[in-house]
Amino acid sequence: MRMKITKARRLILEELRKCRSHPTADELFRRLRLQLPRVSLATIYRNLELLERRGLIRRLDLGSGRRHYDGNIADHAHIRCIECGAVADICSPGRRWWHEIQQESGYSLIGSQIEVIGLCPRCLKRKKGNERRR
Amino acid sequence: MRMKITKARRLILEELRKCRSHPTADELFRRLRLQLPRVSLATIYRNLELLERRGLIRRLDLGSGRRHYDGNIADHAHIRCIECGAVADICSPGRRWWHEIQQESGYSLIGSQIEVIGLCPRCLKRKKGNERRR
DNA sequence: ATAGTAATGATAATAGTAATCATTATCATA
DNA sequence: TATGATAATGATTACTATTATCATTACTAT
Repeated sequence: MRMKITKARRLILEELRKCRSHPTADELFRRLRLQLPRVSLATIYRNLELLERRGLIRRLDLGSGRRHYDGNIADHAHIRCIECGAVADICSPGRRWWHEIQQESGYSLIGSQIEVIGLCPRCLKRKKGNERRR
Repeated sequence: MRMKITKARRLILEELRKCRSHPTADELFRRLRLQLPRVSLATIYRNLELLERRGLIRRLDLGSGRRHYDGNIADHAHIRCIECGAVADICSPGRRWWHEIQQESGYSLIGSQIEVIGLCPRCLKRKKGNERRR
């Protein structure tokens, strides 16, 4: 089964590759409508699923209730601020750790989804300010 | 605000601590009904949220569409088989990695959610068998 | 034992994602 | 370039996990 290169498909992939944020299906829908006004939300979902299965994009199941998508398929992890929701890229724990897991678990590894949670520098600053004011 | 020790709350925590699987809200609901037949699914959800905020359990946002809960709050990660869905515990990448992230990102780290995806030994064996047969 | 309040059960509401289906667009081949 | 097979689409509905609501009940400090 070959994958046809349709307008929606191409635009979704382009958008995910160029934007460094990690948009949700709905965010992509709103952006795509500017260039493709008649596009349906269903098309967004279907293409995201297909592109993910083809390994062209990554799906992030963060704790926000809706899925995020990432056009950067290089090995990396994410850090999310629990205050403002900002998501940034970070380096992954490295190949040595993967090797250890493979040895210990007996699994054959395919990928990883790593999310570290914390407070971003800005929120951290704001919180400290508030504490001092008490 | 103090947390009252109710039957449902105690049973949920006990169940999560003793079972090494990572049940969903609905699975917990079905198990709890055996001991507490009049319990409501809403109670399960409310208590899971509370226990998570108190740091007594962990919420896992895996890619399955529904949340899993983990009574083991020690620092560890998870490995999931994409064939059969089995979830096992693995060791985390270690403190050195955390330290690196903290330095690089400027974030103040709170926790991490790490999921590695692969094929479990059994599914791996089965797949290899199928290939040989072709 | 009681008063104050958090927790509960039952249910409805919400929201994100998936399924359906008739129509349209893509692309290998002629 | 025209054509035919079929994958993809838009519009809509269905599904499912989770959250909100509200009257009633259970817990606990006193």
